[in-house]
Amino acid sequence: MRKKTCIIISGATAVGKTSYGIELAEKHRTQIISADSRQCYKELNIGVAKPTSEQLARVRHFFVNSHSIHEEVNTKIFEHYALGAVNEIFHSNDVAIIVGGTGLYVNAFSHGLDEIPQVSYSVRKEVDEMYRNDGIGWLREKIRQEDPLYFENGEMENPRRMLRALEVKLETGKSILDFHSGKKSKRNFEITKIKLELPRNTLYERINSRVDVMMENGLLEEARSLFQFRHLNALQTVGYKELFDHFLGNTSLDEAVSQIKKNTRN
RNA sequence: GGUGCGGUAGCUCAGUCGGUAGAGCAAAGGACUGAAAAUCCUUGUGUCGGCGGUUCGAUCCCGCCCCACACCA
Repeated sequence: MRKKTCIIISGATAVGKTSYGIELAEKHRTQIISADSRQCYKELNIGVAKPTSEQLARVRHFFVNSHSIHEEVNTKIFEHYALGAVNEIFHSNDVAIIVGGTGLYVNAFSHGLDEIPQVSYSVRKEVDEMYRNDGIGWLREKIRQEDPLYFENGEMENPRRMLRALEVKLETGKSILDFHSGKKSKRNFEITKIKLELPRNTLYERINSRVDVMMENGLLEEARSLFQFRHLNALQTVGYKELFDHFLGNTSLDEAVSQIKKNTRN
């Protein structure tokens, strides 16, 4: 039996990963797994630059329209999902195509994440609430007491990571750093990486016109219909959050659109 | 034409009781093992509108000029 291979396509937003991936998939007569943390949501369409319905009809895409904004999606969930999908593809193909987007997701797929027990909803909620009320000072002090290892060695200016460290410690009694083995999971398939690149100017022009086309296609209306869900993690998304800001009266529409262009560059 | 208020980093502005200046945003680079389109870190020389004057020394005080905005004619 031939060795199975995953071809991973990566590159900046708007370099052309989607269409290149489809070409490649058709050439190999195989299917695609998207590794994009936003295209998986079926409620998000115009703003996340999904493959068109025509493209989706040509090649099957896993992790596109596969989840709802009301579900929790995270790196671990993606890892399991993608490994399942790749298995399914290898059932009838020797090659699978991964089209990147979210670097951490691609990493998790290639090397795996260390197993850390699921943090319960109540712990996460408690930690979040305390942080929201009492701020980073409280977080620092709490970590100093609870997780000296992280306090000494972790990122102590980054609330997101600190929250993660704290919730893991409270849930498991172990420091998140103790879970980090530094070992990469071995996959039972080969990985080939292709990185697409374009000159910066070209890329920026493509981003600008892509955003203009999104607006012509009705991004404003789509965002308006999702406004009520703006607190969901899935809506902390470039192309939507800037328009929410506009709906709230904080920016003009023109400002919002140029913010979208700017933020898409990152 | 008169009066007022301004002209300082790519943008918005702060400041220097006279000793050549600093925030936010942008930009660039970087970190990151379950929120990653998230979060965080690092990086600031710019004729301080122009020309003169006063002064050891002017971006700051004085004079003239140019430009912008507002109001009055």
